[in-house]
Amino acid sequence: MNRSYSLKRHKEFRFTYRVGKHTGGRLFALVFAKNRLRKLQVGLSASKKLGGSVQRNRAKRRIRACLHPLLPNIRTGYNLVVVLREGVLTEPFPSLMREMENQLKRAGLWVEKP
RNA sequence: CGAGUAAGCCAGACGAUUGCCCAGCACCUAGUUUGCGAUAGGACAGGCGACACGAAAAUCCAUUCGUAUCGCAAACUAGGUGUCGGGAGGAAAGUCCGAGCACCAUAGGGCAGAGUGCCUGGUAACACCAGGCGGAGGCGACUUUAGGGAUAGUGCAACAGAAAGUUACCGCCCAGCGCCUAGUUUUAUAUGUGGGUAAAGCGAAUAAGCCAAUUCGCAAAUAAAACUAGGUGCUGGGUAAGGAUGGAAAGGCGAGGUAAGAGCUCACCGGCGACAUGGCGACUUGUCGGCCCUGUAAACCCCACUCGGUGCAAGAUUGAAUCGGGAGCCGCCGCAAGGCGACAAAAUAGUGACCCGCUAUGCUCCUUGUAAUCGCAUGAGCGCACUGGCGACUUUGCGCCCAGAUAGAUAAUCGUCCACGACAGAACUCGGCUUACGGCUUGCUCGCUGC
RNA sequence: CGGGGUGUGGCGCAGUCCGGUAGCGUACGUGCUUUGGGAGCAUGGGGCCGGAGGUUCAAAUCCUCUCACCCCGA
Repeated sequence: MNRSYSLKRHKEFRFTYRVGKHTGGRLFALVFAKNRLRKLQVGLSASKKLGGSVQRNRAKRRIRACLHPLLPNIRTGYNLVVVLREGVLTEPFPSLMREMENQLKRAGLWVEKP
């Protein structure tokens, strides 16, 4: 997952939260909104509730790792913000993948590809 | 073996798959810059045609220079692909000190403010470090210490207590006066009231039987005066031994001394001062002196020394960019229309805490916009050896390049092993301090047991 | 990343500069008042001053460390 696919500015986050739709879950929540670009932009949000900077960085790394193999299946032209909850730190990785797939399908961002 | 104490070291390892950031190299694409070449030749003259434009220039051209276009080459920048290399800490943390660096300010003065605080040294500097001095703790190894000045001044010391530093409430002692009690002496009065008895205090004398009377002596009583002793009250004085309190009570303790007492005198101890001794110094040791002066300066303060402010969101470059647009107000010039914005005054803002001062400027409101690159990784750098030093540290030599992101990179998953992984994630950079925390090793001390 | 501030009864705040008694409003309990409630009046309880260490005879207050929360900065 290249850097150019990431949401950067505070403005872009604010746009996504204001316009977007939400799906919730035990481990994380998705917020997504259509953008004018052709590509997908992803932002990760980890609050201080998760712990210190070590815990926050670790949570974001795990989510990036589980998002990476799913990238070809995600509809392009959207801003996607993943809000992390505390379970991300302790959940086993395969169930993290399943949860991500389910939420993407519920959000309607899932595209079946061979 | 246990308890303790000091110092040092490590910060899971290996493999597989999928990925992230930076730098180098190679190739491709795009852009910029530079260099080279090309963008017509020739005419007596003129014309025609030709010539990308302009200048040197005065017919055209050639030539040269500049610009433009095209081609080639090189360099740089950006993107992509491939390959190779590197990729969090001992605290990266807290932001408590000290610096570098950057901008602002920096004529000078006044008055403040902040910090440090035993000595000597180390360092770029420090509130850090080392070695010592004095104090404190520990059986010890050892640890710890904001540790100048309280005779420069001011304040405070609640409650309690007589009193919190020139004080006298009680007590103790002395003197005077008053009262009370006891004793002694003197004087005066009275000892036929009741009972009892021959007899009226007792005895003696005048004196003879009794009584009375007189005198003397004795006994006891009352009153007055004087003296002595004791008690008590008041007044005046002496005293700092003792006194319920308090964190702290006027150097401690003993002896002498005194009316009672007191460093009033003396011995010892402690403190202070002077002198001498040793030491660079903090200080140590000794002698002498007078005899003491409470505590608190992490209370104000005094003394000595140090200190400009703000911080990489500093700041620089590019960019329309301390922007631009609109409305209102103020001032100045002008007869006015209109123009201008102090280089009058006033005002405002910025300034180095503040003031004198200095500098700058029209002011207020609304709207819009606020990006990229650099700073940014060779540094008071790290490692090894060596020189000097008890040590902190340092001299010299050799070697090394060791994160540089910008919503923020070191990972995810699986397997094997072991000690089963604690605290914890760079954000301009260093030197310290403090706080959090897993494991290992070594030296030393004390105790117990065995040989 | 840098700078600054605040923690005191259940709640909102004084007191901290300049050290000795912790107070105010509201809430709570009891009584009075009222037919009853509210309001009002009287009265009472409730706090080791965020935590640890130090200075001091004595600390909410002074100093150091630490924890939590809040604010500001192109």
